[in-house]
Amino acid sequence: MADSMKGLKRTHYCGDVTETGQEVVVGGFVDRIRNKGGVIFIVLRDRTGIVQLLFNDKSDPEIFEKASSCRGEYVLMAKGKVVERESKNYKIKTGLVEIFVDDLRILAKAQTPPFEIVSDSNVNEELRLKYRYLDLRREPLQKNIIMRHEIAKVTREYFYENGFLEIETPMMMKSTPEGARDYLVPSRVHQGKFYALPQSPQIYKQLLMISGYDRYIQLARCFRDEDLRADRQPEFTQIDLEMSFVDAEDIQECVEGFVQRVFKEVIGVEIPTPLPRLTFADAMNRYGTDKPDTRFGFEIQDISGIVKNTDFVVFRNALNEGGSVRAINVKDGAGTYTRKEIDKLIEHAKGIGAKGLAYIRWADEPNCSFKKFLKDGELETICNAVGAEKGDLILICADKNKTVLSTLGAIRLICGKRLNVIPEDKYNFLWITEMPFFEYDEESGTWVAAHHPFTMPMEECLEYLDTDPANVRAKAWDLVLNGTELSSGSMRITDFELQQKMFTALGMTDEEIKAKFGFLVDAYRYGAPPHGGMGIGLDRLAMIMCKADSLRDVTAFPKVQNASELMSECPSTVDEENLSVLGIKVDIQED
RNA sequence: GGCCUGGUAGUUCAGUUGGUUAGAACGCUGCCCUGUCACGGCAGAGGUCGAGAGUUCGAGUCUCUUCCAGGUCGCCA
Repeated sequence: MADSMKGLKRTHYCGDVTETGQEVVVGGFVDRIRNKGGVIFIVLRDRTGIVQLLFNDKSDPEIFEKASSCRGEYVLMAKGKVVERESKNYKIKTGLVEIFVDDLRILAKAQTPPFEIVSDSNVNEELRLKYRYLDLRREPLQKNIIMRHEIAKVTREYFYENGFLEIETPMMMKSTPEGARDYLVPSRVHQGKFYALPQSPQIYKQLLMISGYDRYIQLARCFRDEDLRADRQPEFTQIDLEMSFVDAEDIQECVEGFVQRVFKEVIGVEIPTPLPRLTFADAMNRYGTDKPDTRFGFEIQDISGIVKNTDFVVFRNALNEGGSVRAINVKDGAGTYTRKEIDKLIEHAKGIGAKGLAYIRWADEPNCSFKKFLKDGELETICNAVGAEKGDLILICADKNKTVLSTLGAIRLICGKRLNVIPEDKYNFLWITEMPFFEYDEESGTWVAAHHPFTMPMEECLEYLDTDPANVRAKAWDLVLNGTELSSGSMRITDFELQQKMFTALGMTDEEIKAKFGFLVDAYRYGAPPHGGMGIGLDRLAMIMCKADSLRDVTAFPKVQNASELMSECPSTVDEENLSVLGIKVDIQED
């Protein structure tokens, strides 16, 4: 039987015990035991830190005996006097004192954990996720979870102070088949019908503007049934906001104030505003991505004009087919990469869809993979054009524009990481503006909405709506931080006629519109103030502020790549009785 | 669904060309130690080498299949 804590009331957290002379009661987990034979030191840990408990066999043999029976991770409560240590430990906050214990309770014994509960653990993540509740005892994870709380707290304070109302929107809503796959919830009352979990509260927050709530904020859970990435979980939290009687710049200004505040208050970093801006087109051309990491160089350069007369058939073909030849000049010693390292980069490029990469490796002399196709002086011309010097590696991709840009964008990032040239303490925010309104869908051969269908096009692009979809840009923008898409926002269409026109441009029939968004379209007939908003990824923000590599490190109970949870082993099967109440029969298709 | 990386004591790893009884460190158990602090010393327990099949006189090591985890592309309006 474990001891009871009767008669004891905690007075201090472990990390706060620093003053000598006082009587304290602390509780926590046994972090470490150092038994010297006649004296025992037990290090006790809670979420604030650690403190040393002292037991002496001369002073109270019964307590000493109990202390010597303790093992790692036992849950203890101890009462005693805070005394100065004989030999001090200046490395920890409570290292100058210790608690001379006169009442010890073992509140719970503990099995030996499957891995050590220490700060610098490099245990296999699979095992840590299976025993997530133990992993969460570790200091780095506790720090992240607590910082995430701080971020949420400052978020609420900022938006509340700026007149935003926090309003909850439904978790069970109508499924809208566009975009990401929905998580579905079967209805018992309406057999054969389903609710969907929200991918975002988009529609509801727009309705709230129509209802006149003017400024809305919610820390909203969102769900998307798509494959995971390090920065993508199937359920995540969005700082969701919407504002009326504003234009894009007003919303951006408000969000700039927010990031400034949260970085200052939570990690003490000053973010200068206004934040830099880049159009989508420029971002693609310079970085090959709509979420560029601007903390380092190696920008993409178009050398189509320079190489158009070479005899290298790969370049010629790409240009003849309407593509381009572009290069990145990788500095910081990449010119000394071995053939093997370059081959690995080329393999990676092939994985993305490129046919390959040409390169000029300049260790001592420029060494060019396509030298035999070059006439005198052409190599120098290329080197000069991309600003190459000794020690550089020039990687060249020739293909369709889309392939060239996405390939070089990805390779740029790999090189930056491998060469360790990305400064860790820098926070480069960037607005990506003038996002394209339509995207070309290769599969169906049609133009589809790049955003939800209520996104406002830029006024000056309206004339191209029917004639040149590629040229239509949206009043939509992203906020990027260090190469991670943090947030996405847009102005919404409030004009009924324009909305009809957009639906038509997207090839939607009246019946489709009515079935999918009938209630929303109707709502806009009753008067809607101009409005727009954003959704800011709280998890991603926390990930970057905690300097974590994965959302799993800032999420208490995350899912793994196949969207299951290793601890509880969900999702799981449901017995037939429960299914039959819902009118559901499982019919698994074997491949 | 494609590509890449990984899986050997509880944990982190080593394991040569395929060759005797698969090792180390940490952790764990017991004993010793009155000032440790990543305490120290002595002794000990602990392995279906992810699983299955194949090649071989012989497989942790080679081949195939499969499972699990991670990264990435597709996907994510």
